[in-house]
Amino acid sequence: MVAAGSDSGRHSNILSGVVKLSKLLPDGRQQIVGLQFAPDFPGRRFSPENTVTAEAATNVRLCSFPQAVIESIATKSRETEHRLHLQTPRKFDEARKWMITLGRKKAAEKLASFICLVVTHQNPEVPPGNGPIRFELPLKRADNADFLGLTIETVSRHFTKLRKSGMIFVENSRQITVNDKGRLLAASQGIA
Amino acid sequence: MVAAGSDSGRHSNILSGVVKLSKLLPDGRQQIVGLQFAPDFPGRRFSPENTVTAEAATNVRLCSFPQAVIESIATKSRETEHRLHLQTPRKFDEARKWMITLGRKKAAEKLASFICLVVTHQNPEVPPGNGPIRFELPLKRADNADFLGLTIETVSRHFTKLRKSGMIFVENSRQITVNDKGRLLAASQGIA
DNA sequence: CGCCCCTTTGACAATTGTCAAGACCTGTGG
DNA sequence: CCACAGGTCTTGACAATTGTCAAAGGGGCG
Repeated sequence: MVAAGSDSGRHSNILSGVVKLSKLLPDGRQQIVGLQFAPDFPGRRFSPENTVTAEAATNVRLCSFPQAVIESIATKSRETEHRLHLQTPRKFDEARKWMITLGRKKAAEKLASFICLVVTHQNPEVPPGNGPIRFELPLKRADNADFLGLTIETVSRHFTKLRKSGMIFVENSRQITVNDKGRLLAASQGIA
Repeated sequence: MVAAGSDSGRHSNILSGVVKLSKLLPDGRQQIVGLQFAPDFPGRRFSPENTVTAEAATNVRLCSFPQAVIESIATKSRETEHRLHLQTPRKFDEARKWMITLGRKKAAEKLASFICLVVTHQNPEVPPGNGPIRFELPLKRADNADFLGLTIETVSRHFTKLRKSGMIFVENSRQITVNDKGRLLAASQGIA
């Protein structure tokens, strides 16, 4: 686990690993507001005084270079500027989608939502109803809790419930197998 | 209160009033993911399949024109395109800021956060510690609840608590007076 | 082996949701 | 002017969910 400061003068590609972006309350409560999976392009070109903290959730390999390089390319190539700008709306949609998870879902649904999110990121092609999928959770329980707006204990309990209900297999508390992605997706929306 | 469909082929300026953007779960649970205050510029130029519903929260006056007009202006004027693109990151930051409210704050803090948000939008210039501010809440309790991820009853109860604690005055359940914006801001973060 | 961190589980407390009843406010029609 | 109807808001009693505190289990690494 690598700590990362606010290296805001530079830009980086994530070559491998997962970076978490979080916000803090004065008393220490924390909320993860976004995850950057490889090969995402983190960093923002605008809104300078946005207080998010970037931190590695797993081992991360970065390819980093100065902000100025991007700016100069963007200025010269309108096509590049366009592509950079398209990044933000996509993240924006993800954020709004997550808001309903944070505000309206129960703990069990939140957890299912998170697992679905990870599965989808790591197996983009596999459709629901395609047999078991085995993969590694990139976050430990504490980060899980911070992403879902819950406590470690609640997360852990609902992992156990999902396991006992047969929706998932748990090997290592990180190594998960989703038996039926369709069923999990339904559970993430409170259907049955 | 005017119902508004997904008029996605057009763009509109909000001349007055407030528009709420919400997301729905299959079983009817709802989360408001953003508010558009006059004179905001609603609508999105990208990410076509983003399922948010726009609905008027108050009486709203719009000035609307076809999407194509904007696109053509944006294509011709790089400056305009730039300005349009700057809109999204700002909303994005608001969304992320709201995520910590939804995920980590208690009901009382959520409510204080919401009132602060409205005060700030309607009196952009007034700094904290500048005497009482009187204004109208643009949302009814039900919308309030959908914005904060709570129930109507919880919202109502905490309104009462805020009133009894002297932080706010309530005339009409819509006409509010904030006695000390600084104190409310502190309450919105769980300080004291 | 022992230490440290992470995870799980239990008992209990606090917060929020649910259901239900009544108050309030506003516009309409007698 | 008053009564009524409809929606909105408040309040109470109780239930469900989640958080807090505490203890114990498991795995990796020196």
